[in-house]
Amino acid sequence: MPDSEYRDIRKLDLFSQTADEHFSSLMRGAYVQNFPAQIELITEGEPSDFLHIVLSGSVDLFSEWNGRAASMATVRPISTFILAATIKDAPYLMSARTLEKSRIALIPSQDVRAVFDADSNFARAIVTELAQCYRAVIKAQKDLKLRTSLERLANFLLRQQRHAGGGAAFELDLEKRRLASVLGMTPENLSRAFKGLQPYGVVAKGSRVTIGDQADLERFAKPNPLIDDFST
Amino acid sequence: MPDSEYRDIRKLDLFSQTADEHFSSLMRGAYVQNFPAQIELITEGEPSDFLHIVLSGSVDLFSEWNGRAASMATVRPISTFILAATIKDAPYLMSARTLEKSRIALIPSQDVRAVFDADSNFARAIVTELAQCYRAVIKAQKDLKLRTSLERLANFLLRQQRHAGGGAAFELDLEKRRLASVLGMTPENLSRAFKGLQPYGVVAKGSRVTIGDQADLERFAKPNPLIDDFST
DNA sequence: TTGCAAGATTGACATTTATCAATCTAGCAG
DNA sequence: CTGCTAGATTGATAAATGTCAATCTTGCAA
Repeated sequence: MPDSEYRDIRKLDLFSQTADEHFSSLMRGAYVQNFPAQIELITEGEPSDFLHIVLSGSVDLFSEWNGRAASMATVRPISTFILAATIKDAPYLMSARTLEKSRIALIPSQDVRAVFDADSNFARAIVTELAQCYRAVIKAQKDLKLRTSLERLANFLLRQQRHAGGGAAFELDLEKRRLASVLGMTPENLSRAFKGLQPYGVVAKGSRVTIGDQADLERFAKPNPLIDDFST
Repeated sequence: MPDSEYRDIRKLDLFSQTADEHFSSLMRGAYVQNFPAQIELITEGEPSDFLHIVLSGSVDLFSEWNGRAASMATVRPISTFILAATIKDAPYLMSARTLEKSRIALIPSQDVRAVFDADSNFARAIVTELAQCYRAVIKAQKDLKLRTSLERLANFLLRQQRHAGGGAAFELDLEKRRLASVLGMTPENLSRAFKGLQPYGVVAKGSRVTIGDQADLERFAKPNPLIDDFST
């Protein structure tokens, strides 16, 4: 593994307090691989053999049931995924596929559990990470259960805007079909939802979105930190 | 605190491996209180001052936004809730109210975080608990995003049946209006959903449900351990 | 036992969302 | 530059879900 990647992983909250010895032992067993776009990295139901870390590119976590599929989340560098399954030694609940050419580090789950038992700093870091993930899913669930699709889109746009720096115009960083699935609707309805936000000053041209009247959109969307603030 | 309750809490997975000294210190700062039904124990957005443990009775975790409300989960004895907020020292994401007369233990969050730092067995137990909670929410989200309301009800009934011992007839252990909210629908639609399951042999008389043709209902519901099995 | 009140159900209707088929559009390979 | 193709959009329609008002139960208190 190149030194720069080693250092990048080392800097993750999850590993920053881990003893050198334990971190090295994790990295010794790990391997890093480049994947092309649209490769299924893991399949739900399979045993969780590896903790995955996205070093570059991006990964879609999704799930299928009875012929239907839904995107659950997007993982971007540098962060891990499938931590809970690794810790519990339980089957993956979600599948993962690369959205683009991606570089992924794989750490054998066994090693993660061993270091988890040996290094209490690492164990504590995992708690923090899991608590964060848990709260993120709760927020997503509130978004789904308390809001209409139009409201979900409006709040998504406000979050995306903030993430992009806060300017009135910004780019959507995912395909609309996948955005639709993330928001729990069909691509057709997403198109209509964009139209439904025009009265609030939202203009979408391809993947470029412009928010004409910030205050008006916020008045409609009613963003709430207990749903929309991913940092707490 | 009565000895029997002390021992019950001690037996929780969360505390069973904790050093005596640390467990006692947690219990010294804790207090136990009886609450009548329909009391709001915590309100979302407030700082997480206490880790709560339901000793008897039951508690509804719910959330509100823009005048709408949704039940997120029910907590039954003996288990904890709001663990993630306590660990992260972050605001509650959900409110909690007693569904019936309930006995609740309250442990100051500060103490939990202190013991978490001092006792790595406790920290490990928290990881396991959080991973479990995380996976439970992911399953709930898959249920919501991949299934229609009729399918959610059918699978809920199969889970409830199994939980009640597996017999063809069993009791719903919650009000229908709350079941509706848990399943993400209105009470009116829940009524219609019960009717919609009649062709599969489901009969509901008050809170008593009978499954006439098990195989037929399962053929429709297509239960899946990656969504419906709460133990993994 | 009676009557009340809260929850449950029903019907009528409105709204939202999904589905299907038909374009449209933008990016890219040749 | 042209044509192709995947994704996006649109329109028409169907299905699912929500809303509102009116009943119907049922458990409980007087």
